[in-house]
Amino acid sequence: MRKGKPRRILARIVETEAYLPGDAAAHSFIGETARNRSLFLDRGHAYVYFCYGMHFMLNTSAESHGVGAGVLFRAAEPLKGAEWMGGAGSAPDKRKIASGPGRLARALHVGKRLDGVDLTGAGPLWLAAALGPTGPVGTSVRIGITKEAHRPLRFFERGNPVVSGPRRLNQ
DNA sequence: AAGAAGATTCGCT
DNA sequence: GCGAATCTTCTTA
Repeated sequence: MRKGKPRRILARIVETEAYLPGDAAAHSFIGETARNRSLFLDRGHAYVYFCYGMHFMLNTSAESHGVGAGVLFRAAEPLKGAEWMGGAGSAPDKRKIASGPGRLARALHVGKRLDGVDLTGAGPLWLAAALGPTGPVGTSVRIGITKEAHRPLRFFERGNPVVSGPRRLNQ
């Protein structure tokens, strides 16, 4: 991931959640609306959602055009330019700066303007495969939802301290 | 037109 | 550990 504004910043995603077609917990479940239309774009487009009156959440669409599905980015490990990440002043701790979906969006300066942007090509935000090797991936139920709460659709890098959530889920 | 819910975080006890 | 902060979107009248 990178952003060109003040400087290029780079982070490695270490925690995600999947929201599938026909998944009652997914915003796309009710069908396409003005708010969730980005989830119905072809895979690789940003879906930015404003939640709890104070936080943005960054997702990528994950299916073919017309099918509603997405992946929520819940935590990322700062690799480069951490000092330019949003919130770096108040939370200089690399472990916390992009840990949790709200903090991740803040760190990457994600706002409504990025909603619908293609993440796979040139642009303000770029999503690509990991540069180096990845640790073992753990699985758990998703956090903070009430519907379909039992499905194991949260994925994280085991043992990575940047991963958010209660420790009992991170084993 | 009004009300409730929501993929969270932070500060205080 | 608990509750407030804060606002957009969708549902219901």
